[in-house]
Amino acid sequence: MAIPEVVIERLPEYARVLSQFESRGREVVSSQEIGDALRRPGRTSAAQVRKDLSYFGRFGKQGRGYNVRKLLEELRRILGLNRQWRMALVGTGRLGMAILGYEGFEPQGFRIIHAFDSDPAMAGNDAGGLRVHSTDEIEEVLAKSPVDIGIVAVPAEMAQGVIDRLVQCGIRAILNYAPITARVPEGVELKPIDPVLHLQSMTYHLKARAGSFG
Amino acid sequence: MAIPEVVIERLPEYARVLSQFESRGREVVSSQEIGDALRRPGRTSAAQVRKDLSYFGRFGKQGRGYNVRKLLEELRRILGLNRQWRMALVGTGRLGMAILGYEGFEPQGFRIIHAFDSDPAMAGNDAGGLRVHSTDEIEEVLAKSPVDIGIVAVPAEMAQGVIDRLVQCGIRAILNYAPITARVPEGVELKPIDPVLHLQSMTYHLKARAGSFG
DNA sequence: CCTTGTGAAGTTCTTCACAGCA
DNA sequence: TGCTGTGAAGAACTTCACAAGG
Repeated sequence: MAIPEVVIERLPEYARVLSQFESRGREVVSSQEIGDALRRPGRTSAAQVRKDLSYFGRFGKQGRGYNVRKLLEELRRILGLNRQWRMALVGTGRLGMAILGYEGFEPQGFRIIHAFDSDPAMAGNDAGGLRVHSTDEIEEVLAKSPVDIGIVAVPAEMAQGVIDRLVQCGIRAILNYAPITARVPEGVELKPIDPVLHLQSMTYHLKARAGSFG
Repeated sequence: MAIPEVVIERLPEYARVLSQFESRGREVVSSQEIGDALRRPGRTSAAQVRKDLSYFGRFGKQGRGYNVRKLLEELRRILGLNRQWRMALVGTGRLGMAILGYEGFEPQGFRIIHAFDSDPAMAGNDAGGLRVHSTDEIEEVLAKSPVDIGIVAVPAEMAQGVIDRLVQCGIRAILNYAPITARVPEGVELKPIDPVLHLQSMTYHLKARAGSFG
Protein backbone atom coordinates (compact mmCIF):
# COMPACT_ATOMS: atom_id res chain seq x y z
CA MET A 1 0.00 0.00 0.00
CA ALA A 2 1.69 3.19 -1.20
CA ILE A 3 1.24 6.14 1.11
CA PRO A 4 0.28 9.32 -0.77
CA GLU A 5 2.74 12.18 -0.44
CA VAL A 6 -0.08 14.54 0.64
CA VAL A 7 -0.58 12.32 3.65
CA ILE A 8 3.11 12.52 4.59
CA GLU A 9 2.94 16.29 4.31
CA ARG A 10 0.03 16.48 6.72
CA LEU A 11 1.71 14.44 9.44
CA PRO A 12 3.97 17.29 10.63
CA GLU A 13 0.88 19.47 10.92
CA TYR A 14 -0.80 16.87 13.05
CA ALA A 15 2.33 16.69 15.18
CA ARG A 16 2.31 20.45 15.61
CA VAL A 17 -1.30 20.68 16.77
CA LEU A 18 -0.77 17.72 19.07
CA SER A 19 2.13 19.59 20.70
CA GLN A 20 -0.24 22.47 21.25
CA PHE A 21 -2.87 20.20 22.80
CA GLU A 22 -0.15 18.64 24.95
CA SER A 23 1.14 21.96 26.21
CA ARG A 24 -2.42 22.90 27.15
CA GLY A 25 -2.57 19.76 29.26
CA ARG A 26 -4.94 17.77 27.11
CA GLU A 27 -4.48 14.03 27.47
CA VAL A 28 -6.96 12.79 24.91
CA VAL A 29 -8.24 14.31 21.66
CA SER A 30 -10.65 13.18 19.01
CA SER A 31 -10.00 13.21 15.28
CA GLN A 32 -12.69 15.89 15.13
CA GLU A 33 -10.69 18.19 17.39
CA ILE A 34 -7.48 17.63 15.45
CA GLY A 35 -9.33 18.33 12.22
CA ASP A 36 -10.93 21.48 13.59
CA ALA A 37 -7.55 22.78 14.71
CA LEU A 38 -6.26 22.41 11.15
CA ARG A 39 -9.09 23.47 8.90
CA ARG A 40 -12.02 25.75 9.09
CA PRO A 41 -14.24 23.99 11.66
CA GLY A 42 -17.30 22.45 10.12
CA ARG A 43 -15.46 21.29 7.01
CA THR A 44 -15.03 17.59 7.54
CA SER A 45 -11.41 16.63 7.85
CA ALA A 46 -12.02 14.46 10.92
CA ALA A 47 -12.36 11.50 8.58
CA GLN A 48 -9.21 12.59 6.84
CA VAL A 49 -7.26 12.62 10.08
CA ARG A 50 -8.45 9.12 10.87
CA LYS A 51 -7.74 7.81 7.40
CA ASP A 52 -4.30 9.40 7.29
CA LEU A 53 -3.37 7.83 10.61
CA SER A 54 -4.78 4.48 9.53
CA TYR A 55 -2.03 4.19 6.91
CA PHE A 56 0.42 3.72 9.75
CA GLY A 57 -1.47 1.80 12.39
CA ARG A 58 -4.30 1.94 14.90
CA PHE A 59 -3.50 4.57 17.46
CA GLY A 60 -6.90 5.47 18.88
CA LYS A 61 -9.41 4.03 21.25
CA GLN A 62 -13.00 3.71 20.12
CA GLY A 63 -15.35 5.84 22.12
CA ARG A 64 -12.47 7.85 23.57
CA GLY A 65 -10.11 9.25 20.98
CA TYR A 66 -6.33 9.46 20.81
CA ASN A 67 -3.91 9.74 23.68
CA VAL A 68 -2.09 12.97 22.85
CA ARG A 69 1.30 11.96 24.17
CA LYS A 70 1.23 8.54 22.59
CA LEU A 71 0.05 9.73 19.19
CA LEU A 72 2.64 12.51 19.16
CA GLU A 73 5.31 9.97 19.96
CA GLU A 74 4.11 7.72 17.12
CA LEU A 75 4.14 10.59 14.65
CA ARG A 76 7.64 11.59 15.66
CA ARG A 77 8.77 8.03 15.16
CA ILE A 78 7.04 7.75 11.77
CA LEU A 79 8.54 11.02 10.57
CA GLY A 80 11.96 10.28 11.96
CA LEU A 81 11.97 13.26 14.30
CA ASN A 82 13.52 11.46 17.24
CA ARG A 83 17.04 12.34 16.20
CA GLN A 84 19.19 15.29 15.18
CA TRP A 85 19.38 16.03 11.46
CA ARG A 86 22.48 17.70 10.11
CA MET A 87 22.22 20.31 7.41
CA ALA A 88 24.58 22.28 5.17
CA LEU A 89 23.75 25.79 3.99
CA VAL A 90 25.00 27.04 0.62
CA GLY A 91 24.84 30.80 0.17
CA THR A 92 25.55 33.21 3.02
CA GLY A 93 24.15 36.42 1.57
CA ARG A 94 21.30 38.27 3.25
CA LEU A 95 18.94 35.32 2.89
CA GLY A 96 21.50 32.71 3.93
CA MET A 97 22.46 34.68 7.02
CA ALA A 98 18.81 34.97 7.97
CA ILE A 99 18.44 31.21 7.63
CA LEU A 100 21.53 30.69 9.80
CA GLY A 101 20.02 32.94 12.42
CA TYR A 102 16.55 31.38 12.33
CA GLU A 103 15.75 30.02 15.76
CA GLY A 104 13.07 27.65 14.54
CA PHE A 105 15.31 24.82 13.35
CA GLU A 106 17.27 23.76 16.41
CA PRO A 107 14.36 23.12 18.77
CA GLN A 108 12.97 20.71 16.18
CA GLY A 109 16.21 18.82 15.82
CA PHE A 110 17.56 20.43 12.66
CA ARG A 111 21.09 21.84 12.94
CA ILE A 112 23.13 23.66 10.32
CA ILE A 113 26.69 22.42 10.69
CA HIS A 114 28.32 23.78 7.52
CA ALA A 115 28.04 27.04 5.60
CA PHE A 116 29.38 27.69 2.10
CA ASP A 117 29.67 30.75 -0.08
CA SER A 118 31.17 31.37 -3.50
CA ASP A 119 32.33 34.89 -2.61
CA PRO A 120 36.03 34.66 -1.66
CA ALA A 121 35.54 37.71 0.56
CA MET A 122 33.10 35.66 2.64
CA ALA A 123 35.26 32.57 3.00
CA GLY A 124 36.77 32.17 6.42
CA ASN A 125 34.35 34.64 7.94
CA ASP A 126 32.30 33.76 10.93
CA ALA A 127 28.61 33.31 10.16
CA GLY A 128 26.52 32.76 13.23
CA GLY A 129 29.30 30.76 14.85
CA LEU A 130 30.20 28.78 11.72
CA ARG A 131 33.26 29.29 9.58
CA VAL A 132 32.20 29.97 6.00
CA HIS A 133 33.83 27.58 3.52
CA SER A 134 34.37 28.31 -0.12
CA THR A 135 31.80 26.66 -2.35
CA ASP A 136 34.71 24.87 -4.02
CA GLU A 137 35.14 22.85 -0.85
CA ILE A 138 31.63 21.39 -0.73
CA GLU A 139 32.76 17.92 -1.79
CA GLU A 140 35.74 17.87 0.52
CA VAL A 141 33.90 19.12 3.61
CA LEU A 142 30.87 16.90 3.14
CA ALA A 143 33.07 13.87 2.58
CA LYS A 144 34.70 14.42 5.97
CA SER A 145 31.58 15.51 7.76
CA PRO A 146 28.42 14.45 5.97
CA VAL A 147 24.99 16.00 6.36
CA ASP A 148 21.47 14.75 5.74
CA ILE A 149 19.90 17.84 4.23
CA GLY A 150 21.09 20.71 2.03
CA ILE A 151 19.73 24.24 2.13
CA VAL A 152 20.22 26.28 -1.02
CA ALA A 153 20.16 30.07 -0.71
CA VAL A 154 22.24 31.17 -3.67
CA PRO A 155 21.19 33.40 -6.58
CA ALA A 156 18.88 31.83 -9.15
CA GLU A 157 21.60 31.41 -11.77
CA MET A 158 23.76 29.26 -9.51
CA ALA A 159 21.05 27.26 -7.80
CA GLN A 160 20.70 24.31 -10.17
CA GLY A 161 24.47 23.85 -10.27
CA VAL A 162 24.71 23.83 -6.49
CA ILE A 163 21.82 21.40 -6.23
CA ASP A 164 23.48 19.04 -8.70
CA ARG A 165 26.66 19.09 -6.65
CA LEU A 166 24.86 18.43 -3.38
CA VAL A 167 23.10 15.48 -4.96
CA GLN A 168 26.47 14.26 -6.25
CA CYS A 169 27.69 14.36 -2.64
CA GLY A 170 24.96 11.94 -1.65
CA ILE A 171 22.50 14.41 -0.19
CA ARG A 172 18.96 13.11 -0.55
CA ALA A 173 16.92 16.06 0.70
CA ILE A 174 17.17 19.70 -0.29
CA LEU A 175 15.35 22.81 0.84
CA ASN A 176 15.55 25.28 -2.03
CA TYR A 177 15.11 29.00 -1.36
CA ALA A 178 16.27 30.04 -4.83
CA PRO A 179 13.47 31.25 -7.12
CA ILE A 180 13.83 28.54 -9.74
CA THR A 181 12.05 25.31 -10.50
CA ALA A 182 14.94 23.00 -9.80
CA ARG A 183 15.33 19.42 -10.92
CA VAL A 184 16.64 16.50 -8.96
CA PRO A 185 16.99 12.82 -9.83
CA GLU A 186 14.48 10.22 -8.76
CA GLY A 187 14.88 9.42 -5.09
CA VAL A 188 15.97 12.90 -4.01
CA GLU A 189 13.53 15.08 -2.07
CA LEU A 190 13.35 18.72 -3.06
CA LYS A 191 11.10 21.24 -1.35
CA PRO A 192 10.88 24.76 -2.71
CA ILE A 193 10.39 27.73 -0.42
CA ASP A 194 9.29 30.69 -2.48
CA PRO A 195 7.13 33.36 -0.87
CA VAL A 196 6.82 35.22 -4.17
CA LEU A 197 4.99 32.33 -5.81
CA HIS A 198 2.53 32.39 -2.92
CA LEU A 199 2.04 36.13 -3.22
CA GLN A 200 1.48 35.77 -6.95
CA SER A 201 -1.28 33.23 -6.52
CA MET A 202 -2.95 35.29 -3.79
CA THR A 203 -3.12 38.31 -6.06
CA TYR A 204 -5.27 36.29 -8.44
CA HIS A 205 -7.95 36.22 -5.79
CA LEU A 206 -7.42 39.82 -4.65
CA LYS A 207 -7.72 41.11 -8.19
CA ALA A 208 -11.01 39.31 -8.70
CA ARG A 209 -12.49 40.72 -5.52
CA ALA A 210 -14.47 43.93 -5.60
CA GLY A 211 -13.33 46.77 -3.38
CA SER A 212 -9.69 45.83 -3.30
CA PHE A 213 -7.42 48.72 -2.50
CA GLY A 214 -5.62 50.07 -5.45
CA MET B 1 -16.74 26.78 -14.39
CA ALA B 2 -14.84 26.95 -11.12
CA ILE B 3 -11.08 27.06 -11.54
CA PRO B 4 -9.28 24.67 -9.18
CA GLU B 5 -6.91 26.31 -6.71
CA VAL B 6 -4.10 23.96 -7.78
CA VAL B 7 -4.34 25.47 -11.23
CA ILE B 8 -4.05 29.02 -9.86
CA GLU B 9 -1.01 27.97 -7.91
CA ARG B 10 0.71 26.66 -11.01
CA LEU B 11 0.24 29.85 -13.02
CA PRO B 12 3.05 31.74 -11.25
CA GLU B 13 5.37 28.83 -12.01
CA TYR B 14 4.43 29.00 -15.66
CA ALA B 15 5.09 32.73 -15.60
CA ARG B 16 8.49 32.16 -14.06
CA VAL B 17 9.65 29.64 -16.65
CA LEU B 18 8.28 31.83 -19.42
CA SER B 19 10.44 34.69 -18.12
CA GLN B 20 13.40 32.37 -18.32
CA PHE B 21 12.54 31.40 -21.89
CA GLU B 22 12.08 35.06 -22.73
CA SER B 23 15.43 36.09 -21.29
CA ARG B 24 17.06 33.37 -23.37
CA GLY B 25 15.54 34.94 -26.45
CA ARG B 26 12.94 32.26 -27.17
CA GLU B 27 9.92 33.63 -29.02
CA VAL B 28 7.78 30.50 -29.15
CA VAL B 29 7.49 27.51 -26.80
CA SER B 30 5.38 24.38 -26.78
CA SER B 31 3.40 23.07 -23.85
CA GLN B 32 5.88 20.20 -23.85
CA GLU B 33 8.79 22.53 -23.24
CA ILE B 34 7.00 24.38 -20.47
CA GLY B 35 6.09 21.08 -18.86
CA ASP B 36 9.64 19.76 -19.11
CA ALA B 37 10.97 22.90 -17.45
CA LEU B 38 8.68 22.30 -14.48
CA ARG B 39 8.65 18.58 -13.89
CA ARG B 40 10.95 15.72 -14.43
CA PRO B 41 11.02 15.49 -18.23
CA GLY B 42 9.25 12.44 -19.50
CA ARG B 43 6.47 12.70 -16.97
CA THR B 44 3.59 14.09 -18.94
CA SER B 45 2.57 17.49 -17.74
CA ALA B 46 2.39 18.95 -21.27
CA ALA B 47 -1.31 18.11 -21.29
CA GLN B 48 -1.60 19.70 -17.88
CA VAL B 49 -0.09 22.94 -19.07
CA ARG B 50 -2.53 23.06 -21.97
CA LYS B 51 -5.52 22.21 -19.82
CA ASP B 52 -4.56 24.75 -17.16
CA LEU B 53 -4.26 27.50 -19.74
CA SER B 54 -7.50 26.45 -21.37
CA TYR B 55 -9.39 27.55 -18.26
CA PHE B 56 -8.56 31.12 -19.18
CA GLY B 57 -8.60 31.21 -22.95
CA ARG B 58 -6.90 30.03 -26.10
CA PHE B 59 -3.41 31.43 -26.19
CA GLY B 60 -1.56 29.06 -28.50
CA LYS B 61 -1.32 28.39 -32.21
CA GLN B 62 -1.81 24.86 -33.44
CA GLY B 63 1.29 23.44 -35.02
CA ARG B 64 3.45 26.20 -33.53
CA GLY B 65 3.04 26.61 -29.80
CA TYR B 66 2.75 29.68 -27.59
CA ASN B 67 4.25 33.10 -28.17
CA VAL B 68 6.36 33.54 -25.06
CA ARG B 69 5.88 37.28 -24.68
CA LYS B 70 2.15 37.17 -25.31
CA LEU B 71 1.51 34.23 -22.98
CA LEU B 72 3.59 35.84 -20.24
CA GLU B 73 1.59 39.03 -20.63
CA GLU B 74 -1.67 37.07 -20.39
CA LEU B 75 -0.54 35.26 -17.26
CA ARG B 76 0.50 38.52 -15.62
CA ARG B 77 -2.90 39.97 -16.43
CA ILE B 78 -4.73 36.89 -15.12
CA LEU B 79 -2.74 36.89 -11.88
CA GLY B 80 -2.97 40.64 -11.42
CA LEU B 81 0.77 41.17 -11.58
CA ASN B 82 0.64 44.31 -13.70
CA ARG B 83 0.50 46.56 -10.70
CA GLN B 84 2.23 47.30 -7.41
CA TRP B 85 0.91 45.49 -4.37
CA ARG B 86 1.33 47.09 -0.97
CA MET B 87 2.16 45.01 2.06
CA ALA B 88 2.43 45.48 5.82
CA LEU B 89 4.86 43.49 7.92
CA VAL B 90 4.04 42.63 11.52
CA GLY B 91 7.00 41.52 13.59
CA THR B 92 10.47 43.01 13.17
CA GLY B 93 12.55 40.45 15.02
CA ARG B 94 15.26 38.49 13.27
CA LEU B 95 12.84 36.93 10.83
CA GLY B 96 10.92 40.13 10.18
CA MET B 97 14.10 42.07 9.48
CA ALA B 98 15.20 39.38 7.05
CA ILE B 99 11.87 39.68 5.26
CA LEU B 100 12.26 43.46 5.11
CA GLY B 101 15.67 43.01 3.58
CA TYR B 102 14.65 40.35 1.08
CA GLU B 103 15.39 41.66 -2.41
CA GLY B 104 12.99 39.26 -4.13
CA PHE B 105 9.74 41.14 -3.50
CA GLU B 106 10.25 44.56 -5.12
CA PRO B 107 11.21 43.36 -8.61
CA GLN B 108 7.97 41.41 -8.72
CA GLY B 109 5.85 44.37 -7.70
CA PHE B 110 5.47 43.62 -3.99
CA ARG B 111 6.44 46.45 -1.65
CA ILE B 112 6.41 46.52 2.13
CA ILE B 113 5.22 49.98 3.14
CA HIS B 114 4.55 49.50 6.88
CA ALA B 115 6.34 47.66 9.65
CA PHE B 116 4.93 46.94 13.11
CA ASP B 117 6.36 45.48 16.28
CA SER B 118 4.96 44.94 19.75
CA ASP B 119 8.27 45.64 21.46
CA PRO B 120 8.21 49.29 22.64
CA ALA B 121 12.01 49.34 22.33
CA MET B 122 11.60 48.71 18.60
CA ALA B 123 8.96 51.35 17.97
CA GLY B 124 10.25 54.42 16.19
CA ASN B 125 13.37 52.59 15.05
CA ASP B 126 14.38 52.51 11.46
CA ALA B 127 13.97 49.09 9.87
CA GLY B 128 15.31 48.95 6.35
CA GLY B 129 14.19 52.51 5.69
CA LEU B 130 10.79 52.13 7.37
CA ARG B 131 9.80 53.56 10.70
CA VAL B 132 8.61 50.77 12.99
CA HIS B 133 5.15 51.42 14.40
CA SER B 134 3.79 49.95 17.59
CA THR B 135 1.50 47.00 16.97
CA ASP B 136 -1.18 49.02 18.78
CA GLU B 137 -1.27 51.37 15.82
CA ILE B 138 -2.10 48.74 13.17
CA GLU B 139 -5.70 49.88 12.78
CA GLU B 140 -4.82 53.57 12.73
CA VAL B 141 -1.98 53.27 10.23
CA LEU B 142 -3.82 50.91 7.87
CA ALA B 143 -6.90 53.13 7.92
CA LYS B 144 -4.83 56.06 6.69
CA SER B 145 -2.66 54.08 4.35
CA PRO B 146 -4.16 50.73 3.42
CA VAL B 147 -2.31 47.71 2.12
CA ASP B 148 -3.35 44.68 0.09
CA ILE B 149 -1.37 41.98 1.84
CA GLY B 150 -0.21 41.33 5.40
CA ILE B 151 2.98 39.49 6.34
CA VAL B 152 3.01 37.93 9.79
CA ALA B 153 6.40 37.27 11.41
CA VAL B 154 5.56 37.34 15.10
CA PRO B 155 6.04 34.56 17.66
CA ALA B 156 3.59 31.67 17.46
CA GLU B 157 1.59 32.77 20.52
CA MET B 158 0.74 36.14 19.02
CA ALA B 159 0.21 35.11 15.43
CA GLN B 160 -3.50 34.25 15.46
CA GLY B 161 -4.31 37.50 17.25
CA VAL B 162 -2.36 39.56 14.75
CA ILE B 163 -4.00 37.74 11.85
CA ASP B 164 -7.46 38.42 13.29
CA ARG B 165 -6.66 42.11 13.56
CA LEU B 166 -5.33 42.32 10.02
CA VAL B 167 -8.49 40.66 8.75
CA GLN B 168 -10.51 43.13 10.81
CA CYS B 169 -8.68 45.93 8.99
CA GLY B 170 -9.92 44.60 5.68
CA ILE B 171 -6.83 42.71 4.58
CA ARG B 172 -7.78 39.80 2.35
CA ALA B 173 -4.42 38.10 1.85
CA ILE B 174 -1.87 37.07 4.45
CA LEU B 175 1.53 35.45 4.23
CA ASN B 176 2.10 33.70 7.54
CA TYR B 177 5.64 32.91 8.68
CA ALA B 178 4.59 31.97 12.21
CA PRO B 179 4.69 28.24 12.95
CA ILE B 180 1.00 27.80 13.63
CA THR B 181 -1.96 26.57 11.63
CA ALA B 182 -3.84 29.83 11.53
CA ARG B 183 -7.49 30.33 10.75
CA VAL B 184 -9.07 33.01 8.63
CA PRO B 185 -12.68 33.64 7.61
CA GLU B 186 -14.07 32.58 4.27
CA GLY B 187 -12.86 34.89 1.55
CA VAL B 188 -9.47 35.62 3.07
CA GLU B 189 -6.37 34.06 1.53
CA LEU B 190 -3.78 32.66 3.88
CA LYS B 191 -0.52 31.10 2.75
CA PRO B 192 1.76 29.54 5.33
CA ILE B 193 5.53 29.63 4.92
CA ASP B 194 7.07 27.08 7.23
CA PRO B 195 10.39 25.49 6.31
CA VAL B 196 10.25 23.23 9.36
CA LEU B 197 7.12 21.47 8.10
CA HIS B 198 8.93 20.78 4.84
CA LEU B 199 11.98 19.45 6.65
CA GLN B 200 9.77 17.24 8.77
CA SER B 201 8.11 15.62 5.78
CA MET B 202 11.45 15.12 4.03
CA THR B 203 12.84 13.25 7.01
CA TYR B 204 10.09 10.68 6.56
CA HIS B 205 11.71 9.70 3.27
CA LEU B 206 15.28 9.98 4.54
CA LYS B 207 14.54 7.75 7.47
CA ALA B 208 13.09 5.06 5.24
CA ARG B 209 16.08 5.08 2.93
CA ALA B 210 18.96 2.72 3.55
CA GLY B 211 22.42 4.15 4.04
CA SER B 212 21.31 7.46 5.45
CA PHE B 213 23.94 9.20 7.51
CA GLY B 214 23.43 9.15 11.14
C1' DC C 1 3.83 17.52 -40.04
C1' DC C 2 3.39 19.67 -35.65
C1' DT C 3 1.02 21.24 -31.71
C1' DT C 4 -3.16 23.09 -29.61
C1' DG C 5 -7.59 22.58 -27.11
C1' DT C 6 -10.69 19.42 -25.02
C1' DG C 7 -14.13 15.72 -24.12
C1' DA C 8 -13.60 11.28 -22.12
C1' DA C 9 -11.07 7.99 -19.43
C1' DG C 10 -8.31 7.12 -15.74
C1' DT C 11 -6.25 7.94 -11.34
C1' DT C 12 -5.78 9.80 -6.96
C1' DC C 13 -7.59 11.89 -2.97
C1' DT C 14 -11.48 13.01 0.13
C1' DT C 15 -15.65 12.19 2.36
C1' DC C 16 -19.38 9.28 3.70
C1' DA C 17 -21.41 6.16 6.57
C1' DC C 18 -21.51 2.48 9.49
C1' DA C 19 -19.89 -1.86 11.88
C1' DG C 20 -17.46 -2.63 15.87
C1' DC C 21 -15.66 -1.80 20.22
C1' DA C 22 -14.81 0.71 24.72
C1' DT D 1 -23.31 6.46 24.03
C1' DG D 2 -19.11 8.17 21.60
C1' DC D 3 -15.55 7.69 18.57
C1' DT D 4 -12.35 4.87 15.80
C1' DG D 5 -11.07 2.36 11.60
C1' DT D 6 -12.32 1.44 6.97
C1' DG D 7 -14.62 -0.24 2.74
C1' DA D 8 -17.36 2.04 -0.61
C1' DA D 9 -18.95 6.20 -2.85
C1' DG D 10 -17.96 10.48 -4.49
C1' DA D 11 -15.23 14.48 -5.90
C1' DA D 12 -11.24 16.44 -7.72
C1' DC D 13 -7.47 16.29 -10.49
C1' DT D 14 -4.50 14.36 -14.24
C1' DT D 15 -3.66 12.10 -18.40
C1' DC D 16 -5.07 10.24 -22.73
C1' DA D 17 -5.97 10.61 -27.31
C1' DC D 18 -7.61 12.74 -31.19
C1' DA D 19 -10.12 16.18 -34.13
C1' DA D 20 -8.96 20.50 -35.91
C1' DG D 21 -6.11 24.01 -37.68
C1' DG D 22 -1.95 26.33 -39.12
